[in-house]
Amino acid sequence: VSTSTPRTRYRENIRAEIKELALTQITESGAAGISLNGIAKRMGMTGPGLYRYYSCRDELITELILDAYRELAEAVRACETIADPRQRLRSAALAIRDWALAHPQRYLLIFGTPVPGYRAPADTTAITRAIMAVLLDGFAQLHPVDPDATDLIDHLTHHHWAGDHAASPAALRRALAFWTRAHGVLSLELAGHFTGMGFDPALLYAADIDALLR
Amino acid sequence: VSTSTPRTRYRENIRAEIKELALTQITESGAAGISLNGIAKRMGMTGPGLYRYYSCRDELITELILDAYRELAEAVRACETIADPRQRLRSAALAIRDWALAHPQRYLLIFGTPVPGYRAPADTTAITRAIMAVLLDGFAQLHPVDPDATDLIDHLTHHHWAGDHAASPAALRRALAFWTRAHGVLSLELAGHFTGMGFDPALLYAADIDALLR
DNA sequence: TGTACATCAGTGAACGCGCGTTCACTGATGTAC
DNA sequence: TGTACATCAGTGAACGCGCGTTCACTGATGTAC
Repeated sequence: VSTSTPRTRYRENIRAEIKELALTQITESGAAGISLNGIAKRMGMTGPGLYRYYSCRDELITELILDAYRELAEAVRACETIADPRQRLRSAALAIRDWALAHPQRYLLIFGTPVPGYRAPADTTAITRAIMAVLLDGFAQLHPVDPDATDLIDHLTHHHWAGDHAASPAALRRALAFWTRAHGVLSLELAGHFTGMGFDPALLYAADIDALLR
Repeated sequence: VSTSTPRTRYRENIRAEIKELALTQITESGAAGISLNGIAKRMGMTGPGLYRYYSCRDELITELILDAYRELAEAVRACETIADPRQRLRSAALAIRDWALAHPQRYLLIFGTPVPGYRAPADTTAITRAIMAVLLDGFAQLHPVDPDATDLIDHLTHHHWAGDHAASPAALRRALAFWTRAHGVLSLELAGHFTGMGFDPALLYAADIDALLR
C-alpha cells in the first residue's frame, strides 16, 4: 500500500495499539469485556477519541477476529513448503498449537464460545477454506489407509464442500478429524481443564494427531 | 431432604425459576450477560428481591455450573448398567452429545471459554472424576489394542491422576482421547463452525469415537 | 520561504442505559400460646 | 379458634460505576499558492 504519509502511518500505529490493548482486555475480562472507553483510558485518551479509528465496538471486534484468522492461516500455510505430506501435516499441527498457546485469547476469539449477539464476518469462511486446503492436500498425498468410518465417508461423498478443491471423501474425513481433534485438546487445555491432572497436553495432542497420520 | 415446608418449597421454586431465566440469558447474551437485575425484571420483581435467593451473582453462576456438571455426570452414569463395554462407551458418547445439544448453554458454561474473572468451584473436579471413572472402567474392560502413542503412555505411567482408581496408562490414554475428541466435535458444532459445510456432525462424532472402540 | 486555508486528532459535556449491591421499610405468611 | 408475635418476601430509593455513542469545540498538522 503506497498510502504511507506520516499521518496514515500514525493512524496505523494507533489502530495497532488499540487492538493490542483490546487483546489484553480479552485476557482480563473475556471477549465480552472489550470496551472502547477502557482502551481509551489506558492510552491516556478520552473515550470518544477512539471513534476516529473505529466507528463502533463491533468493527474493532471484527478486525480482531479477521486478524486472528489470517495469522493462524499464515502459520499453517508456512508449512506448505515441506515436501513429505506426513511431516507437513505434523508440522501444521504443531504450528496451530504453538500459535494457540502463544495467543490464547486470539484462538478462543475464533474458536471459543461465540461472542454473544455478535455476528462473525463472512470473510472468515474463505480463510477457513485456505487452512482446509493445506490439510486436504496433505491427506490426499498420504497413502490411503484401511477403510474406516464408512458411514461418514459415504455421507461426505454426497456433500461437496471444500469449494472447487475436489477432495476425496476419505481425505475430507481425515482433515475434519484433524481439525476436531486438534481443537478438542487445545480448547480444553486453554480453558484450563487439564490443570491438576499432571500430564503434558503436548503429548496427548501429538498422540491424537499422529493416530491420523499412520 | 425433609425440610419441605410450604415456604421452603416456594423458595426452591423461585430458585429454579431464577436459574431457568439465567440460562435463557446465557443463550441470548453469553455467560457474561447473566444479570440479577435482568432476571428480576423478567420475573416481575425488582432487582434487590433476588438477594433473598442468591447472595450475589457469583453464587448463582456457581450453582449453574455445578448443576450442569451434575446433570452431565448423571447422563453418563446412566449408561453404567450396560454390560458390554463397547456398547456402554458408545452410549456414553451419545448421552454426552444428546445432553450437549439439548443444553448448549450448560455445556459451554462448563467446557467453553471460562467466564472472565470467575473462579470455578472446587467441587467440579470430583464430578469430572466420576465421569472419568465410567470411561476408565469401560476402556479397562475393552480388550487391549495394538500399542500406539507409546510416548504418551510412558508419560502417563509416571503420572497418577484419576484418584484411587488405579487405571492402566493405556486405558487412561483412551479415556482422555475419548474426552478430547468428543469435546472437539461438540464445541465446534455448538459454536456453529460446521454450519454451511453441509455434512452431519453426528456422523463425524460417531466416527471419531468409534475409532477408539475398535 | 511564508502565508491562508483545509484537514483531522482529540477533548469535554451530555444522553440514556444497565449493572451489583446496601438499606430501611411494608405487608404478608407462618408460629406459639 | 383466636390473638400476639416473629419471620421473611419483596419494594423503592440510593450509591457509584462503566458502558456506547453523539456533538460542538479547540488546537495541531498538513497542503496550496
